[in-house]
Amino acid sequence: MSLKHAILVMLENEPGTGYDLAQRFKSGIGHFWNAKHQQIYLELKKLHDDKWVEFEVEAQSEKPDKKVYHITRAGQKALKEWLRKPVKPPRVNDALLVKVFGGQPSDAPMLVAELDEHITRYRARLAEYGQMEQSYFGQDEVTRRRYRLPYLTLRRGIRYVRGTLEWLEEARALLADNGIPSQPLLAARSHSKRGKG
Amino acid sequence: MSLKHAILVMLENEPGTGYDLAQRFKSGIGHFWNAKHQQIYLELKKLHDDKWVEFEVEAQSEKPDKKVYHITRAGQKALKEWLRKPVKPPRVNDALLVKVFGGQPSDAPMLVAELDEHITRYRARLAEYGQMEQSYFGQDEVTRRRYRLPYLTLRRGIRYVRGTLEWLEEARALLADNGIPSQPLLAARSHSKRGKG
DNA sequence: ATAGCCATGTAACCAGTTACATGATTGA
DNA sequence: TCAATCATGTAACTGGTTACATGGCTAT
Repeated sequence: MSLKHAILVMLENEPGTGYDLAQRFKSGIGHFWNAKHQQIYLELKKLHDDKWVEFEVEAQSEKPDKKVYHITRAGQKALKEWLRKPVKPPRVNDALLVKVFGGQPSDAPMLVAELDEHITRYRARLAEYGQMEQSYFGQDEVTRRRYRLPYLTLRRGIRYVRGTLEWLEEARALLADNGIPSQPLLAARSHSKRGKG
Repeated sequence: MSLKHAILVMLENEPGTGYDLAQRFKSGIGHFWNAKHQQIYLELKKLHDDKWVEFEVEAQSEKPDKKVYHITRAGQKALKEWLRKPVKPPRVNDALLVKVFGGQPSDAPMLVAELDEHITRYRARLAEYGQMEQSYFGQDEVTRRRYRLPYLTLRRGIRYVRGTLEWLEEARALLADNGIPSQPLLAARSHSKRGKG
């Protein structure tokens, strides 16, 4: 299990509340590790039992009291130990691939439609990552050096999304070459707001 | 949940026992959907309760009786329905990325060592996929057309592994550029057996 | 009115892993 | 002697999701 360790890494970066961590899991680290707030609160409790984190309560009126967690010495030690033992590569369970594998030729139109959705989504994500990379390059050299490792994870994201997109387009082409008039997708323009019903 | 559907897809291809499915999950479909035999037996039981599969018992002496499962009409219908409703992209929980994200500069040597292990593993896998692609191209055109969709999943694997390797090498280079004399990995020669302890 | 932000959590459930159990046959 | 292959399964556990619960504040 490494949600524990993902949380430790985040708290090492900067102390925070459970809510706060949940937000952070929606960006940055969230691109390669997912967690919902319910699970985070449970893990924080376990981490506290292990004495790997502590918290201070910040009283608030009108809202539940904040618990601002920070990593302990013991937590840092545990993190270091975890870093030195190899992890196994993540298992992938990708339902889309199951569909493609199992689809009949007659399912092609359906699959093409679904691939298009994924293409749109991944194009948006690639644009987003591109932005992030630009803003990294906007930093001075010292800062860039400092954030070298997190930057590498962004590179991973970019490569992954790019590769995924290339495959989706390849798959689409091959499937559409079935008799479906190849109606090309709109170029990634993003931000086209649709009005509410 | 789609282990159910992954199993249906496999049984649609060809009937088989639980054991048999477990083997198939180690190759082909197994590269994008993982399952152990324990889970497979449970799902088969559920699928049977749903009447999506049936089985015939083949008595064997000296071994437990075989249950050869096949998909039912109802199962095929359920599969078709599943195909037509979009799946969400798989969540990734990649511990290696957490390490890279959270590592300190001083952890670089450790990380480089671990990256090297992954590089070796992925190179072997890329070679393996390359073989599979070659043997696909060795087929006549009719067969190739027939296995077009499964072939696409192989393409996915190739692209994924290639992209992963490129990133691993990029990451290695950037981390090793810390003061570590860059001792290059052996080229992917594979099959170098090491004698047992 | 409705949804979203902040901030915490519990409970029920679904999905997946690890360990345990049986037992003959074949090969290193 | 040890491990692997064939063939089934149960039990305990860990990991993760969905639904439910509270409650004021702000923006549409």
